[in-house]
Amino acid sequence: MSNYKMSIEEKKFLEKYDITQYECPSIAADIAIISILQDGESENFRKLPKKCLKILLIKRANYPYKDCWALPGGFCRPDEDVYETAKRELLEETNVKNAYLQMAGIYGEIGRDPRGWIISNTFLALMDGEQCHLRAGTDAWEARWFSVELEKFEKKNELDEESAIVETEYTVKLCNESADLIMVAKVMEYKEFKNYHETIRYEILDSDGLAFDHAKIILQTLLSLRKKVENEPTIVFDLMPETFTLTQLQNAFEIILQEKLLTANFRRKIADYVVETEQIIEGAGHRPAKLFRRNVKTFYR
Amino acid sequence: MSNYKMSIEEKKFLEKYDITQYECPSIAADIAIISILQDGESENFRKLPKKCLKILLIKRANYPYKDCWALPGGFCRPDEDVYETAKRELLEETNVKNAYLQMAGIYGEIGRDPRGWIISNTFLALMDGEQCHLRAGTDAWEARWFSVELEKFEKKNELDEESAIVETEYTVKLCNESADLIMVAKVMEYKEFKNYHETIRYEILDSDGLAFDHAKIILQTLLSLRKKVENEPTIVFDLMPETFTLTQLQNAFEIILQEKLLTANFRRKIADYVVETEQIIEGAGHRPAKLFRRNVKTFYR
DNA sequence: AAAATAGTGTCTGTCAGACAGTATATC
DNA sequence: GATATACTGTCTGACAGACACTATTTT
Repeated sequence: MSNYKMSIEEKKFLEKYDITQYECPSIAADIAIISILQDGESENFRKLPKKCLKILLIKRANYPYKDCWALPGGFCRPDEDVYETAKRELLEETNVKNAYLQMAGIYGEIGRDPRGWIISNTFLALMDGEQCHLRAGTDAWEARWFSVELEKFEKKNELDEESAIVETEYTVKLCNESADLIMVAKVMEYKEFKNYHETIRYEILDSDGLAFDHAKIILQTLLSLRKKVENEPTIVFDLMPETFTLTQLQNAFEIILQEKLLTANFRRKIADYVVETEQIIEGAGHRPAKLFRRNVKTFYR
Repeated sequence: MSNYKMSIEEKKFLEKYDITQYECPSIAADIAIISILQDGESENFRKLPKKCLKILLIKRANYPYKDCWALPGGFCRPDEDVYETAKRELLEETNVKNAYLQMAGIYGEIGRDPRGWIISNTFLALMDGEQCHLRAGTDAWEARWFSVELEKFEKKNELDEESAIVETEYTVKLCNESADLIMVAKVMEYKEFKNYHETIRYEILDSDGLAFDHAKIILQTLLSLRKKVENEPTIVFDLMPETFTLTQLQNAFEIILQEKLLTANFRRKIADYVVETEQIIEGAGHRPAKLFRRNVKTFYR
């Protein structure tokens, strides 16, 4: 681009070129903002607070899907990159400047938004939930953290010699902090192997109180989060504060991967990524834990 | 979506809603179509043909970037999903119905297209190059396979205690089959670690004969291809024909990962994914190889 | 026989998983 | 001392890397 020179002919072409003659869609950036936060009060002073995966949702004040819950997001303006839109929205909603923010998917199915042709570019954001200061609620504005859990039920597995369809029913359980609002969405996954190639398709069975196709987006983004953590474990640190105990870090991994890890093995695995600090967690009814921080040098090769 | 009922009030809102009041971008789907093909003739009857990574490029017949080479692609129509656009374009260009086709990135930088606000959703396609029948060339149409090679040069590595920038200069070498057209593009990668989060940015230094920001797109897509293969090795099979020798398969891995693999280890690793056939490759000046096919059952868990 | 590729057996060191055991705060 | 968590040492088996060796075809 930098060393591209236009001819006079090309300039003339561009002057005549009328881009408005083509029909075009509005572009939205919707963000799955994920963090790990305490889930209710600890029932016992001795026990550590129970944490779980949280996602930020916003109650829609306007049609369509008025009063439904949706991913935070907004429309892309002509003077910004979609990535900038996402960054701006993230800042507006959470007041957090620094977070993991990566593209996750494109949702452009026709009819997905009753207002017309609107394509959603979705993002995954990971942040330390404690850093987040939600925009205050008003009559027209309400943002809440929802705990989120996935359940999986593999339904069928038909196959002949060279092809197969694997149907999986996913249940996405969302629950707000006061536990008075619970949404249970159901989404089917169709994984098809045919002609030596794989295709995946998702279909919403039940959106419950979720707006648009956001049940699908939430599911797919959470599944991609797990894969990302398996392939690039360091992104879990994006969910952590500046200092943390190793148990907290292990919990974060366990919550995302949905499996118990053995402490000794876990610590060996992440040893290079952390540095011990002088500090110690105090006040718990048990042996206090050392606080660690990231060993930044190991985060790039 | 399925069980969403509209109120009368909502219907009224939607009737009044005028989406055309907002400025909106055109959406393009551009595809990096990758395959592995023979590179020139074998110089010796005994030796196996040398294969290399190829990418399909199209010579632009119109402004802007007339006579430059670009990724195949096209605009998204109001009646289709972006994914369908990509699929349609792929079929039009190559006449291949079955290929690996996955979203790769979004490019929406302002000024990336002199015609106006055009956002490109990019895709990665992997196919058996032998299956591909390129649309015939005309005065206004030319599509060619280009061999593609990456070179990497890590320039700096500045860092203080908690932050760092890693600057890497990438050279993308593209060469057509008759070796009379060589393009050498240069793209910088800026990997920044700051405030405990990583951000990556790319900047084109020299596009050579490539249109738009396609040098950047090609680089990023190739880098993501390598990562994908490391995390999910089975996608390499999408580049293979129905039957293949294990040496051909190993070559495919070596070409993508840019490293020599040890045969014995490689074969152990992929043993579960393949099944021996009765067939044998004949006519080479050396011991003939058995032909294998995919063991489809192992491609899903 | 020479050339070139096809294909196998085995040693070794590393590392993940499992588990047992020790340490240390608060109440 | 009871409770609950913090933290470490070591055994085991799986597996990736390295390398040597054998096999088989055509010219």
